[in-house]
Amino acid sequence: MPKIVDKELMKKSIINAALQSFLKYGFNKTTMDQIANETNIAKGTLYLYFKSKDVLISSITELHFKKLLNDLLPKEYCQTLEQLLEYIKNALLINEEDSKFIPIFFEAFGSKLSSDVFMKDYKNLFDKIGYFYAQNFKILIQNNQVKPTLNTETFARVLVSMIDGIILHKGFFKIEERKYSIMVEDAIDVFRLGLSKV
Amino acid sequence: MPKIVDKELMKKSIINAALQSFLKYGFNKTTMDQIANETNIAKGTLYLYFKSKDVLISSITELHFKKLLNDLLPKEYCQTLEQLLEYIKNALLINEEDSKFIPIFFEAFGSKLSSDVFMKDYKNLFDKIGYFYAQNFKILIQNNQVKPTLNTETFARVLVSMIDGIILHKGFFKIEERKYSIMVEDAIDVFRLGLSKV
Amino acid sequence: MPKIVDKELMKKSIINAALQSFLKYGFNKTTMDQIANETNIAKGTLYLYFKSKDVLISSITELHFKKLLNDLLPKEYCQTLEQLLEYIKNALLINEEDSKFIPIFFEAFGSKLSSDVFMKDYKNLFDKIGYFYAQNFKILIQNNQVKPTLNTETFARVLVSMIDGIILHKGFFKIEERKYSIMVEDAIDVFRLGLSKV
Amino acid sequence: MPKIVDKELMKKSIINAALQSFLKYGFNKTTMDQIANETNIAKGTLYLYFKSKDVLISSITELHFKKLLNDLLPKEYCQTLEQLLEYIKNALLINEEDSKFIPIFFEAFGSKLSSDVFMKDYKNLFDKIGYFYAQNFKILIQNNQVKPTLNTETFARVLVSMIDGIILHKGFFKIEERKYSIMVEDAIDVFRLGLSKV
DNA sequence: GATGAATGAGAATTCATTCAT
DNA sequence: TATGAATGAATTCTCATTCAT
Repeated sequence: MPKIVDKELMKKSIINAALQSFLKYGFNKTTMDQIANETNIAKGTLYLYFKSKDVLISSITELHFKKLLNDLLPKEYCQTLEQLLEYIKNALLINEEDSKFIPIFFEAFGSKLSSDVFMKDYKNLFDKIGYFYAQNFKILIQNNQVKPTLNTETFARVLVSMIDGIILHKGFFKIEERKYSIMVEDAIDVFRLGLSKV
Repeated sequence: MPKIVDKELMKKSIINAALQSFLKYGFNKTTMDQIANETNIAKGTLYLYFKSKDVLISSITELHFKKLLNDLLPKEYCQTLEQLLEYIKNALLINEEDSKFIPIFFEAFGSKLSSDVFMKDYKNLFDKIGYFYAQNFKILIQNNQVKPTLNTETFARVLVSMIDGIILHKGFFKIEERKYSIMVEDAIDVFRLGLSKV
Repeated sequence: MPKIVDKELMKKSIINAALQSFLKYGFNKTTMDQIANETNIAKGTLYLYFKSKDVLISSITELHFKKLLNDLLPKEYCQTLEQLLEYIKNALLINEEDSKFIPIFFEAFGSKLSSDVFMKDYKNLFDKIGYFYAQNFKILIQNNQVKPTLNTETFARVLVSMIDGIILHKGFFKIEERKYSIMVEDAIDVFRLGLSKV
Repeated sequence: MPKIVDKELMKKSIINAALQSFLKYGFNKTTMDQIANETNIAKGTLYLYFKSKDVLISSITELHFKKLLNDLLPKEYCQTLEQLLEYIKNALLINEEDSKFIPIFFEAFGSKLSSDVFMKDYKNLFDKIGYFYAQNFKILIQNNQVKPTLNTETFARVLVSMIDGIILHKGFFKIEERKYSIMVEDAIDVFRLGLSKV
């Protein structure tokens, strides 16, 4: 009988160690040796769990994007504008941890971003979120919650960009918590006024 | 007698060649060899103009941020909300080209982003823009153009993030021109309603 | 109580799997993992039967050379030239399978061929065959079957080289069966004429 | 002006150093580091001249096969049997140096030998030589030098295999010069008798 | 005996930078 | 100034072998 190992746990340990190193030194500056050391395993073992550095960063990315999708996408359509705004607000507030990952993502995939194959995945992610918001806006119009003149589709897409921009700036520029929460309130206020009927 | 060379012109050629390669292959995948070839000079010559790859990307970055600052920052304070909105709109429409540079920036500096010394420069850039908008909002409040309850400083900062997010998504996800211009209109509308007095 | 296993059978399974992989991917490209997988045993088990990859290939080689020796070496001295030629002919025709092993042998032992200790084994093999033929030639001379001027020893050795060359080319270059059998006839004819008394 | 270097000379130095190491330690055991050291250049420089270890061994192989072709292929058709035999004899005697390369070739390309693309090159080489001999045999038949019943094509091909076998055994088994030269004579004698009219 | 997870020495290759001409 | 050959540190990935269970 071989050593009994919780493979998922090991993967998590590695991902954790890798993430810490990536955050500290950047993706390119972090070597597989470092990650192995940080995880307290041999380099060969590392490759047992992730076939390459690419696979490793891709796995981490996938996890983060899943989480992002989960955070940005309400489970069901909101019936009132306030509900939706509340949801957006939470999305904006939640992501301390995740927002720090964004620069790593760009560093790792920067050179592939132009590759359509690759980018499509992420375009789809935001399009999906945009689509959801667009549908929700239609419902909110029916519910008399939002001005009927709204271009549901395009506004939803621009809203997603704005949200992403805010999260991104937070991650990059380490905006302090206090100031950031007011910024979020301000953003929500503008969205409310911009969307409300009359 | 030294050869007579327009140093600045040469630098521009190099920057241009480098930028094209960075856009095409990413920062890390682009080698100094490639850049030299593309510029039609020898590798040694390249190093006469830019002491290192780091210096080169930093120079390019500086240029781009200067341009960005120029695009996003009105020359003088706007006296009406509509003027300001017009300005923002133009900023959003102008920057097709520049937005493509952002991933390169992230890729190149990703590993240094944690370095506060480094990041401060870029944080400052956006803070500066934010500061300008904040001041302008104060003027617009005085001019009775904007609701007096606005948190000028924080809103200015979040506005900058949103603008950046929109530009970025355009650059990344190649949103089609038609759709994008409507998105811009939508964004402006929301800003207008969100800022207007009652 | 230990599991009851037919050790020899297991060894044969492993050798078989290894050989298939070696033939398909070459010796160096074939990993111990692959061999274990192909044999449907765990890698650790593989090492219970063969202490190392070297031991494994050596075992296989030994088997093949034994077989080769068997094929090339008549059981007893031939009393007529025709008998000997018949024997050579059969040797040339039999060895389709074995000739494919030769490149593997070279690939595996290439780096050790200079080691005299190692090479001696295989040199001896051919010398042994050569020696047998030499002895047989002496008998055939006595029997008035072969011209008495023959340098029995050297000719025997060159004959072995030629036979080996023919087998080898067949294995390597996949000479078609039809053509090959004529080639064999041609070779035998030349040997006959070259050896016959006047 | 950069350093002035005779590139071809450098390539030759590298090939020489590589060949020495390959002969001494085998292809796989020889590292690019070793070759660089042996050539007294840095590893990076080595890669300036040969893009990979594969390219290096391929270049060496090509050189050797060219030489082999040159050695085995008469410049023009021989008009008498003795001329042809003389030619074959020389081919067999020349190749002290080259024959040592054969095991290296097998070690390096062993795993690709089954690949039809690869093997075709070498099959063609020997087929070419075979074709030449076949044509020459036809001429020799017309010239009344060789028995007219000879299967020119198949015999030519088997002759090539035999020659290759002899050269190969010499390279592998380090047959001593004295003995080898007698073996060559023996082989030539057999060929003469086997081919001669009556 | 059997398993397969863990190990880590090694190897090939890259590329920013230097430097002799 | 300009050149491009030379450098060698650094990095990813492989795989035979070991070993805890």
